[in-house]
Formats: sequence, structure tokens, C-alpha cells
Amino acid sequence: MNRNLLVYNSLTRQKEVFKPITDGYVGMYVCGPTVYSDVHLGNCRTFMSFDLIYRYLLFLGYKVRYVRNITDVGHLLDDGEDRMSKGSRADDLEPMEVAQKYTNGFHEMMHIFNTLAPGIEPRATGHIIEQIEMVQDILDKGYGYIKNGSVYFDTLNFAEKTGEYGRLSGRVIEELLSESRDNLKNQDEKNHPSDFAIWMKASDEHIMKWNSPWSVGFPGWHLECSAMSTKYLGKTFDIHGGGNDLKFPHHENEIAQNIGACGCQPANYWIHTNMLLMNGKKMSKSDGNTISPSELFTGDSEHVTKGYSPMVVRFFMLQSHYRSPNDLTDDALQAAEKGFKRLFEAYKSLEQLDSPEVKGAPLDLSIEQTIEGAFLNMDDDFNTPKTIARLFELVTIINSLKDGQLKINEISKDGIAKIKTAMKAIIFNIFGLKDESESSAGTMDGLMNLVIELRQLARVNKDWTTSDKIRDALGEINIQIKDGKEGTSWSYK
RNA sequence: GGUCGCGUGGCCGAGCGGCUAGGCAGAGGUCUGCAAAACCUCGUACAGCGGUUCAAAUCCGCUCGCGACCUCCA
Repeated sequence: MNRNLLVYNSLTRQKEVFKPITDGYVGMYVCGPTVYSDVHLGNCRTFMSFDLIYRYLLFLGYKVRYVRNITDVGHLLDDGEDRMSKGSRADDLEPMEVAQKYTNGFHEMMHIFNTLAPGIEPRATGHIIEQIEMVQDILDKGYGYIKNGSVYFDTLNFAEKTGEYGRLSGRVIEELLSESRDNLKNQDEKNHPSDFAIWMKASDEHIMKWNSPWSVGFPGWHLECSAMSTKYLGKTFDIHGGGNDLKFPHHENEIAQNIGACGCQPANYWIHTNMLLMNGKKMSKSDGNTISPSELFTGDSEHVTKGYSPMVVRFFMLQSHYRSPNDLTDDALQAAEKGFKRLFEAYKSLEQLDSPEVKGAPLDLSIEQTIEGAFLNMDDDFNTPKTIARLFELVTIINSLKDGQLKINEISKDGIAKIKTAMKAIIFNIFGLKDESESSAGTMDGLMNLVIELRQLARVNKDWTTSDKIRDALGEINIQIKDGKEGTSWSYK
């Protein structure tokens, strides 16, 4: 498919025409989670955003190698303790048990949200050798120095020689120096405050450690992504993504390491997703301003009045652009839930539509324009809210045709087929939504057809007591009866 | 304190120099045995103050408010 895809590149701060290194192929690396506790809803938003991007690239016909790592080592806390170690001590588990436990939970949640699994999901601990080799490369190029068994990246020297440091995050090395002057404590081994460790010597009590030419230790906390993206996607690949809170220092340092090791930019396009807020504020466990995915599904939280299904949450997130902050509120979720149901109801109605005209009916042209508009919106930096607006324009047309406000011969068979193809592609393939009411649909349809038939019989006999009782009783178990011109249909409330 | 970004109608959320966003909620109407659903119509916007322009929600400046990053973070 020859579409002109525009992508906002954080590196250049503008939308650019997307052109992969190799025609038809895309290499995409996304920074995955650190698996030391349960998945955070914010993580889910980020990975759903990249799932959408992945899905759209696939839809456009690209062969995509999607790599998303699992970080199971190397993130230090303020007190110098590794998160994995801390997690394992708290749960009385081996570090790898902690990693496995939360990796499983993460995968389960990604499945619940209907995201496609990446093609490769490398773990930091599985790539210690590659990371050691990269440290050596950086040392060989003169961008690293050794202090007491630890190896640091020499940002000053790197910035002077390449002029690259700070480009992604818009930082200047002199500013980094001045803003860090106050807190030079705990940094005595570093030559410069903005330097960062690429190999850390481990203390005796440290659990996760490996042999290296410099010390028994562990890799620095930005190195894994540099090493693993290079291993699976090459020295320079197409897209690197992550949450915008990773821009600095993580991604800035990643770029420095890659350029330091091989002299080339790791990725041509950097994509950063924005944060999920709740009630206008960043989600934070310490402030109590947080909700877990399962609490959101069950409604077991003071922040919501009821539970919202995974697909409603996904649809809600699609209603805002991936580069905008997304504010989770109960009102917004309720609105999303109704919109989501209207969309799916219309899609079901669409499947029943048929026209006597073969082609060339009056509505056909505007429908084609709306469909094309939807895809143009997707081409414009994956603008899902605009695409959804086009979808709802189609919803109105579908409902009008179904209810007879628009005559069925105003659209052709060809036009209906085009809406079907487009909506199916956008809703299911690109947005990754699914109909949650589908389970055991065959039995339910059969049962409901019978009930509706009985009620119709009562209505023909003007037995309103019976017909209303059927309707109201069904309403109580959340099934809604809808009397239309073309007969009666039903849906879950 | 420094850097970056944002403030759109009752709520959410696109738009980013001239052309209807869309959803939810609200009002009126059509349809219906009644209701719901659906459809049609309608209203209330661009934080504030200045400036640039024939024209600004959209560009510039200031003020206020919010968020992210600067320390691990999606």
C-alpha cells in the first residue's frame, strides 16, 4: 500500500515522512517494563500506543520486526539497591522468580488489552555478554573511563568530539553541569556529574552480578537497550520508542552509548508517548492517586463509580492522541463506554445491510471520502481521535440506513462493501478492539430470537402486559430490547 | 530553581492562520401501544491581557494555572 505516513520525530521535533531504511521493512525497538512489581496502568497506555503504531505499520503492509525488552536488572534506587534485589527480598524470592512473576503478570495484562506480542522480547540478564562487549567498544573509542572496577561514560569528552549529547532532550552540557553542582554527593567516582555508569562493580551483598574484565558487577542501567537494539535490529534501525519520561536521561544516554560504540545514530525516528493522568494529576502511589488495571475492570476503587471493561479502556485511550496527556476520569470513561457500544452496535447493523443497487448510488462518493479521510487521519502521525470522528460519521449513515431515514437504494452494494472493509480493518486490525459480548454468541442469538418472537406474538395480540414483562425482565439482566422499523433487535446494556 | 509541553463549550477530546471535528451529557422534534434505541435540529468554546495580520483558538510577548523531565519511572 502506498500511503504517505507522517511520523512525529522527537529527535527533530517535527513531523516527517516515514521512510524506512529498507523498503517494505521496519525495525522498531520499544523500551519495555522493569519487572519488579505489578504493571502500572500508565505502562499499559504506553504499550497500547505502540501496539497501535505496530498494527498500523502492519496494516500498511510493512514487515515489522518489533523488539520490546524486559528489564530484569540494573535499575538502581536512590540508596543504591537494585530494584530486582529489593523486590526479591520483599517477597522472599530469587531475583529471577521476581522477574518471572511480574513478567507473567505483564504478559497477561497485555493479552487482556488485546495487544500483539512483539516479535522479540529480550531480557537484560540474557544479554550480559553483549553489554560487556559494548562497554569494551566504548572504552576502545575513548568515551569511557574506569574507576575502582566501575566503568563510566565520559559525557564531556563525547559532547566535545561529537556535539551530540543533549540533542534529543534539548539539554546543554554546561547546564547539566550547573544544575548538578548542588548535589555532587554520591558521585565522587564520576569525573563529571552528567557522566553515567555503564558497568558497576557490585558490593559483596549484591545478589545479581556477573564476571567482567573490570570487576564482578552488573551493567549500567541504560546499556541494555543499546546492546539489545543493536543485536536484533542493527546499528541503525528505523523507530525507537518509549514513554516521554524516558527521554532523559535514559534515551539520551542510550544514543550516547550507541554513537560512542559504533559512531552512528541508533534510530532514525524517535517516538515518545505521553503520560496517563488521573483526575488531572500524574498517577502516583504515594498520593493515593492511582488505580490498577484490575481495580479499573472491577470498579473496586474510590476513583470510579463502576467497572470498565478492557476494551472500553482501550477505546478510551484511543480517543486521545498518543502524544497528548490522557486524563482518566470516571465521567470520561462513562462517555467512552457509551461511544464504544454505539460503534459496535452500528458495526453489527452494518453486517445486516444490503442494497439493490450494484454501484453508483448517491451516497457512495461521500462515503468513499469519509473512509479515505479516516486513513488520512491515521497517516497523520497515527491520529486516532480524528479517525474515530470519521468512524462515527459512518455510524450515523449506517443507523440512518438501518432505520429508514436514508433509503437503502441511496447506497450501493459496492458502497456497503467498502464501509464493511474499512470499518473492519480500522476497528479490529488497527485499533485492536474486539467485541466483548461475543462469547457464546450463537446460543444467545438463538435464545434471544425465540424470546423476541414470543414477545412479538404478544404484541400482535396487544398483550402489553406480557410484552412489557419480557422487555423489563430482560432489562434487569442487562439485555436491551430495541424495537425498530425493520423489526426488533437486542444488545447488552 | 533550570528545560520542555499544555490550558478548547457541562465533561472528555481533535484542530494549530480563513473552511462542520467527534463522543458523552442537555433542549426540542420524528418514530413507537408506551418506553428504549435510532435519526433530525439546537445551544453554550477556544485561561487572561496586550501585539502581529485583511483575517488568530491557531503566530509573538507577558500574567495566571496545570503537567512532564532535571533522581528510578511508560
